[in-house]
Amino acid sequence: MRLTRAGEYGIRCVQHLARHGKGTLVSRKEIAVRTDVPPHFLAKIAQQLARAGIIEIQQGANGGYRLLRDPSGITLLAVIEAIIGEISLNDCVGRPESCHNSPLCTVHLIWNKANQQLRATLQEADFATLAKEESCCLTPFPETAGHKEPIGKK
Amino acid sequence: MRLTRAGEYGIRCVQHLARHGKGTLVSRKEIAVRTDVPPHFLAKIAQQLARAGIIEIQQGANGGYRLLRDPSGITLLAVIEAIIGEISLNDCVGRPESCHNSPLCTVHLIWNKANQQLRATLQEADFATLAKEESCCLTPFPETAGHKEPIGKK
DNA sequence: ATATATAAGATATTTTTAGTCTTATATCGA
DNA sequence: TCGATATAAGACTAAAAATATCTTATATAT
Repeated sequence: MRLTRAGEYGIRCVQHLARHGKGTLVSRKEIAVRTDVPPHFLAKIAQQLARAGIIEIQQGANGGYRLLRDPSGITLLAVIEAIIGEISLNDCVGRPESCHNSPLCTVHLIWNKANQQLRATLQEADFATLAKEESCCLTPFPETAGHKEPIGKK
Repeated sequence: MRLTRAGEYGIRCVQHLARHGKGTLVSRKEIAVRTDVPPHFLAKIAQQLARAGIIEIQQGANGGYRLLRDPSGITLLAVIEAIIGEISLNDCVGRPESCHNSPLCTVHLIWNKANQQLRATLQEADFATLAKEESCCLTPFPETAGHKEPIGKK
């Protein structure tokens, strides 16, 4: 009952890009270092974000990632679900056919309600807001040159 | 981001007991068959429910499990958290020290809110209500003698 | 052309989940 | 009191998912 690390990493990635604003190209390496995400893992996450239309990937020398939309138009929910798929708190929410009585089941109704509530809350949060304030796991921005300590893990 | 099967099984177990009411002894075997849970797995889950003060285990011949409280006093949240521990949707919710800036972090605030909402919703649901209506994964009650088909899986 | 950067998928490792097995203990009833 | 039956408790195994890395290929700037 917990977000995967990949989901968390996706949020950090978009958060970092959002601080640069829509359209600015940022290298994978910079993002990886600044958000404390393993570079190759970030690559996989970025591909999912790209498929979801949230970022664009530029290959080649001086390549990197850029936001396709304005940060205010990107929600926490969109980023999370781009990575882990649609949220479903219990199996019966995502696959009603897994239970044989699902539309009548009282427990099922609770899960549906909780699931809907959760998704709504995550949808209300946009990255214009999320990016500008202090954050747990990103180094300060604009860049404070030359500091080297590890970022936000343990 | 999904309830474990152990959690789901715990709900089914309490649900079945709730239909018998507080204090009625029901054998592990009956519960296992009626809720489609592997008997040895149910034993482990029952121990967790017992530690949480939700059920009582009676050993020996003709042993089994019984509810210690009235079904109306048992919430979905209590049962789930007895099995999987306190719900925390993201690592930073359960272990704020895992991030170095957690009280100021905007993302953290969202997670806290979502987490609290989810727990509140699950706390509103009591087993007096949950047990009496139709359910996905339990055979009908009172017992319809002699039917043998598998129960509620796939 | 070459150096640099990401793409894409194969592979490996670790952790968690799920389930089973074994030995011990408790209780009923003959 | 003894044997049958039921659960306790924890060790053990298997399967699945999460996490991370590696390798080969491709794209782009200079």
